[in-house]
Amino acid sequence: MGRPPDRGSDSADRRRLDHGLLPSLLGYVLQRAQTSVFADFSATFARAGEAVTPGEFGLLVLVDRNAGISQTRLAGALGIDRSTLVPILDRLQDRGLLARNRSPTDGRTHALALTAAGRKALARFSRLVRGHEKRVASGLSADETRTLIALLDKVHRAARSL
Amino acid sequence: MGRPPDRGSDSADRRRLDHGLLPSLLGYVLQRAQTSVFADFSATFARAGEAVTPGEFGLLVLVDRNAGISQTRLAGALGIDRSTLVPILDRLQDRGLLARNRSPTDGRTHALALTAAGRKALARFSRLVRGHEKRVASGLSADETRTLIALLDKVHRAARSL
DNA sequence: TATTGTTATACTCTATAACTATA
DNA sequence: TATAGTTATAGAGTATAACAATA
Repeated sequence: MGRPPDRGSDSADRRRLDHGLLPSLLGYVLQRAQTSVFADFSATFARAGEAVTPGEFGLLVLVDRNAGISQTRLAGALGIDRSTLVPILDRLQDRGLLARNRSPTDGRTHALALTAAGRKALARFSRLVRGHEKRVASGLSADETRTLIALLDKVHRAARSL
Repeated sequence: MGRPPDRGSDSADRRRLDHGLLPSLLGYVLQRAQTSVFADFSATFARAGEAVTPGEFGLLVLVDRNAGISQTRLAGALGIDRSTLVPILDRLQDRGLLARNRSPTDGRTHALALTAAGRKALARFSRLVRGHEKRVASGLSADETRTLIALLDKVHRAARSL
């Protein structure tokens, strides 16, 4: 007796799906790679007991390297609306990582900066990110990694100017 | 007179930002490339008067190639929770592109399928996607495109198994 | 008048937990 | 009991429109 060796249609139904043309589409493979890389980013930080998203990490790096930047300019660099940035900064500020200082030259703008705690946290985060990078690039040679980054940059530039 | 040729610090402040280590991080360049590719996808469809997201297109392809698939299995293939899928299918169904048919073998599951209108729409969408792909890959040679897709697939597989 | 940051509002994507119908 | 689909709910990310303070 027993089920046929090629597998019956049990409830879980583990048969491979037909993905059609999707695996040949740049947008699709891009998104798939990105999702798994972000998942490892999250797992890396969760294991270390830190709660930071890739977006928050990028924001912290930008503010660290461009102290005094305004919210509107930072939003522009991140490619989001300035109203979208407000609750994100609120959270980082509530966590004591970032300060909205008054600009000495323009009463309308905030001069963003990391706090001392923010700089210490960013150093910690950067160490975690280095390990994460090593892991996600572990399937590639150093040469392949360079090639991949260069090609992605080309795509970015080409697609941006459409 | 006029402003100094190297640009003063006017309100918009167009000086290049310092991106620190970000451009050397796989996750960052991945996300940047993906954002610009998705932007061209949206622009392509908007120009043609169609309203479809990359996610909806992928879902339609999957249902087209795997007619009769259940919601739970489709959610698994998309990497989302089955409850997340419900409003997405609602919209596609409201637009007349997709049907939730009764399964003849299991009263609990829906056998998903494209409607005739859905198949016609998908053919239209696929034509648009072909043009979109050509455009976003226009900065790369055919060889580079193949290499990029292969490397992204490697990253996906490596990162998935961490 | 124009710009900056903010708020109010809305929509999408995402998840968890609990419900219902079926198995 | 277990599974499929659904609902209720909540959080994050996104945007637009309008407002107060400042330029």
